[in-house]
Amino acid sequence: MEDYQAIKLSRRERQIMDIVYQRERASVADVLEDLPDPPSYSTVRALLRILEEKGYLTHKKDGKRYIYRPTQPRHQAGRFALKQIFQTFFDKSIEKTVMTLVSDANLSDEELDHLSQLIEQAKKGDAPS
Amino acid sequence: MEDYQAIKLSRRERQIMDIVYQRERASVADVLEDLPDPPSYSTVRALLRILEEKGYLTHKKDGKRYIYRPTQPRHQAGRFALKQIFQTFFDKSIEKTVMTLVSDANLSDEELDHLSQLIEQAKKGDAPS
DNA sequence: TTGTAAATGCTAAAATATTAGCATATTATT
DNA sequence: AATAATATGCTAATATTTTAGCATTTACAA
Repeated sequence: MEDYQAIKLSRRERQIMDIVYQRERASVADVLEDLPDPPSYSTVRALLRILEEKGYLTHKKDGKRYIYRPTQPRHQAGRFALKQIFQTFFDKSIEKTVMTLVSDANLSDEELDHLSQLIEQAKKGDAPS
Repeated sequence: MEDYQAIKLSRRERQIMDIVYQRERASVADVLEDLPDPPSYSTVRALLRILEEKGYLTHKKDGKRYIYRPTQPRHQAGRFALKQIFQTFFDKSIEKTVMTLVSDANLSDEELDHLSQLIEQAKKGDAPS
């Protein structure tokens, strides 16, 4: 199991991975557009190449330009990232993490209903720990 | 509002901030103990000093050694970190984020009840978006 | 109070990350 | 088919991060 946030990524590499995950796929220009304190086009290309070498991204050609995508599926990467968060900030408690999310979110009634249903399912379905 | 994960932190700086947040407070030896690919004691001290210069940590003396703590409260830093996560991986949807957490968590019945209560409160209390 | 163990202060070397420039290739247009 | 616009390939300089060493201080114990 590979975590893309792997402790190994440098600052720019992280920024770029976040952008690509957010967009699902991105050209050099896309990434450049979203980068804070944007460097040159060349620079972005170099970083993308490095991330591809390291195995975090792949690209395919679209016309004359490259489109990059993460190798690890978004949902999986998200789960790893969440794990990291609740371990670091919420005493490893998923419950506390959810509490914080729900408290801060100001969710709509509809969304809250969805969550209620999900929780009911969890109560019935899975074996409780 | 300052995000400690600020895009500005280097790789080691991030690792150290995570450790200090997880422990709430930490000595040099504590940090060294938790660091992957641990460098020398000197190195850790240097990083801690830098993080303090940048304003992310403070220290106080405890006997002859320094104890470091984050300047930004843990809960607040956690909220920022969560925001970053659901923006990047869950289409900016808190609902999707919570769904993932709850689905993966295998929570106990007791924990699920807590969450149900929280959601009920949210339904009544706050103005829905 | 003197010695010792264990901490910090400061500085500089080494490694890595970040950056950009120039050459070349590709696509679309006239 | 020639040209222009817009990509990528490759390389090297610069900046930052990461590292560790040596000097000094501090706390405690003999």
